[in-house]
Amino acid sequence: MAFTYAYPHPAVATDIAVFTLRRGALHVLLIERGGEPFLGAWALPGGFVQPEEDLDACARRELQEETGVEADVLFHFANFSAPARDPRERVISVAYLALMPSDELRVAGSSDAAQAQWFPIGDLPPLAFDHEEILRQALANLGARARGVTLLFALLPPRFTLSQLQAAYEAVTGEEAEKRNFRKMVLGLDCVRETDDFAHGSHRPARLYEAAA
Amino acid sequence: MAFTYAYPHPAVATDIAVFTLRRGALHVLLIERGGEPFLGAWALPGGFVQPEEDLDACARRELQEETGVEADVLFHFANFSAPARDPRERVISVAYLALMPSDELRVAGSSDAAQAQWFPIGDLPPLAFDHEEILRQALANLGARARGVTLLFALLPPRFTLSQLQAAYEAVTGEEAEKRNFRKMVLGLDCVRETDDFAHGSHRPARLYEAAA
DNA sequence: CGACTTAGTGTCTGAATCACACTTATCAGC
DNA sequence: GCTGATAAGTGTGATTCAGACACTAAGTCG
Repeated sequence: MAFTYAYPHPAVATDIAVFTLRRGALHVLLIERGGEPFLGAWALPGGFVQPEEDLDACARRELQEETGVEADVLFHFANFSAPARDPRERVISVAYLALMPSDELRVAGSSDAAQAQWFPIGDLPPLAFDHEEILRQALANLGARARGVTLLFALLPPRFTLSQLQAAYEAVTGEEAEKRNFRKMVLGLDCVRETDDFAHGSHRPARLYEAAA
Repeated sequence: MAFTYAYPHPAVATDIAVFTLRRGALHVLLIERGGEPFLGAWALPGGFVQPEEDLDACARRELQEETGVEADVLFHFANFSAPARDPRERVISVAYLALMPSDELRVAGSSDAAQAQWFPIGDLPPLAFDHEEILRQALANLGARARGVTLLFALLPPRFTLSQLQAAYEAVTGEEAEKRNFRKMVLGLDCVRETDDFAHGSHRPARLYEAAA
């Protein structure tokens, strides 16, 4: 089957930088490419937009198909449109940033992706296409937005301790926070509600909070 | 000439919301469409991306071709990708926000645009396609970014008074500012440098400033 | 039951923000 | 050339916010 147009049309794809926290460290989800070009190289999950879906739906679908995960938070942050960024044909990449809680770690491969795997952001393999640049910008964007705190909820389970939230904040922004000031800031933002339950670890139990409103 | 692909490709266009200040009020540049669909309706300037240019270049070129203006500041802020947003075929719109000083007001029509004209944002005609939604989001985005002040330089001539800067701030954010606090804030930001010249109006002359560094 | 570890709280200090009123320089009109 | 109107420009005190600081509380583990 062939599709013909009077003027040249670019291909349009979404690429998704999915982040999670594992053992306190920020990780990104990569796939090993199962086809040319860059066969065998690691890349961000993503793929071409279908005629009947918008770009958000495309990002969600590709993520599900290639890695088996569904992100709570998923939003567009930049486009990449250099004419020769893909050697096959002209492909405009619509880049998405996604976040998910650390316990949903079941990842699966597919026909396009030989395998999917979490990598700590400090220890990445070389990436296909211009995906290193996309990832760099995704990290910068995430760091800037994390200051608002509410985005971080997407990296944590539905109920979390303030210490967990602070650890997420520090992992994402790269800056250390003072415990008391951080708690004051978060509680003053009115973005969490305390529950009556506590997390029991190996020491004093910590009160569990959940996202407010 | 025809272009054939194995899979359907969307058309990709840029649409540009260009803002300026005229007599203290924020205006947006619209064109009257010279072709179907929406012949005769007002719309944001924009057009299809060419094979050899990236999206930024496309936005600059379309703006120049359709309205004769060149923007100092031009950046992407959102995509619009509903499958049926254009009745002709599937068109993904990459939306740009642009700013220019109020004195560059020479605007011209072209083959695609019967005419180009500035409209105050409080008094807009109905717009073609989903351009009302695009414009709404552009205004929200501009308002949020204007708080950093530096963007506003693009709406003013190279040298400007602090009163002009404050008026621009108020026009764009919609919030009033206290004169002394605004001046303290701007000077504390180290983003302007004072010159030795003054603007002479009908009252006490005001010192002229220019963008720093 | 004692030692260890993490959770959790109160206060002081300096910085930034906000609200407020007066003086200065020019132009226009008489 | 004096007067009045208008916008430019400046200083200060009150309040609020951010940051540094040290201790007590409640569990677990040996």
